[in-house]
Amino acid sequence: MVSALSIDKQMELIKRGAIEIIPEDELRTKLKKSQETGVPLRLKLGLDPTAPDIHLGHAVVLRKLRQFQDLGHEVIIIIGDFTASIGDPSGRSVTRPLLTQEEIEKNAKTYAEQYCRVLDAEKTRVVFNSEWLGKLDFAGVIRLAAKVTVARVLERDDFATRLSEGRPIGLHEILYPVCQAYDSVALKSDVELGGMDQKFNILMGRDLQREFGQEPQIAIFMPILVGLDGLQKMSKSLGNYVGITEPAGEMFGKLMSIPDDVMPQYFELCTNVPMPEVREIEAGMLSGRIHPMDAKKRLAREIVTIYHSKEAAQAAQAEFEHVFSNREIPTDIEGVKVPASAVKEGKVWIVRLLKDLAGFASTNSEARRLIEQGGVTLDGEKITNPNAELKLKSGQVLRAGRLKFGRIEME
RNA sequence: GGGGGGAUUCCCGAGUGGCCAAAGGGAGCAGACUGUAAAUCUGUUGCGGAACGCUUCGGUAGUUCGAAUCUACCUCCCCCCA
Repeated sequence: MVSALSIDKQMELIKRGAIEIIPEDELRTKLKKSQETGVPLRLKLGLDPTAPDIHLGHAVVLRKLRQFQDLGHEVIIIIGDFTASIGDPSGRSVTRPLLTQEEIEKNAKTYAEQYCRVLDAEKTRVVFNSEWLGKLDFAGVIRLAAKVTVARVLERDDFATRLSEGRPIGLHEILYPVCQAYDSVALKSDVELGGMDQKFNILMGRDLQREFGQEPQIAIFMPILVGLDGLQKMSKSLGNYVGITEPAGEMFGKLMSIPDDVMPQYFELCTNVPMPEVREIEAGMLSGRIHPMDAKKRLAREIVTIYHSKEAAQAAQAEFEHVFSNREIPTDIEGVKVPASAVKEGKVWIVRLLKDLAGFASTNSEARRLIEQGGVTLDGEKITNPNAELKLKSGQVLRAGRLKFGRIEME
């Protein structure tokens, strides 16, 4: 059911967080037409079939898609199994591992489990682009290639750079954007979303659609979310990410660790807090009316609520305050099983306890270091001697550093 | 095809025969401070039940009392010329 909300209101929602909409007036027209005819728009999103672990950065685009779904539109996710086998133009130094069809399908399934947390499964369809790209024969490829001029492809920034620097450009790489553009033709998509790095490919889709006599798609570009470090983009490999399937407590804690100045960005891109309110929080922090920590707690709560629940968010906050603000022991701590075999003459060597039994250190040296630096306590009492042999009792709380807690369980 | 330069601990990078488990920085970890963080300061960062010993400097084989450092071969990377 396509939303009856006024087009102005819809546009306002859609524009939130978006860097650029090309062209904006065409989007209005499409929305209007959709509203009049009751035919939902088709949104397209291309994904790599590499091992997926969706984080808040990916969610920025997914959440935008979700907005469209809430307005009654339809989302098609394209798993780029075919294009992945060709190789991305930017993958010059790193050879992309070729995935088997089996792996691709497995990854696609994992995706599905994750994006369901953001998207409306009822209004989401998943397709593989080998479905149509794999069917093209050589003549078909040539005919397709004929629709695009070399000059047009070479406009693309990274190609232009490489050409001028004398670095090679494979012929197949020139075809890559054409493949992606053809996806739009095959699906007759109305809107394609992506990051700014996708600008060329998405706009190419418009050209190709026009060539095929279709109404060109609208391009919506979303910003890249900055990671928890506040400097680099959020990515799994940099370790500065929050996965959307992470436990509430984990999420809350990670979000509390972002630098103050990225809060407005997170509010805008990762929460549903209305923009006027976001501006107000921002102004409040500047004038000192609102404490940055309170704002951050609000932010963390909002985000946890989206992926878990309001209750979980509140519990996560309470736990956070308990552990960090009040410096108390977490309510839920893992047990550290101490088997009888580890006990000698009624005692356990502290290094052994940390490394083998609790897993708080991966080597003896690391365990010793922790002890020598005063990071280890048992029931609040600091242990400073790495050679200490301890008499343990069930229920005692072992702590290593700021975050690692364990409750002793004698067996 | 020809010529030149590289490969060092998590990363970058110093080290050109013993004083090297290897400077310095980044990052991590621990402690202090704090508003969770950031910033700052201090310590720490191969392994081992550890004032001693063991294993590291692309790989292999040598030279030497002694090698990250010298030699030979191999592997990989980068640059220039064609």
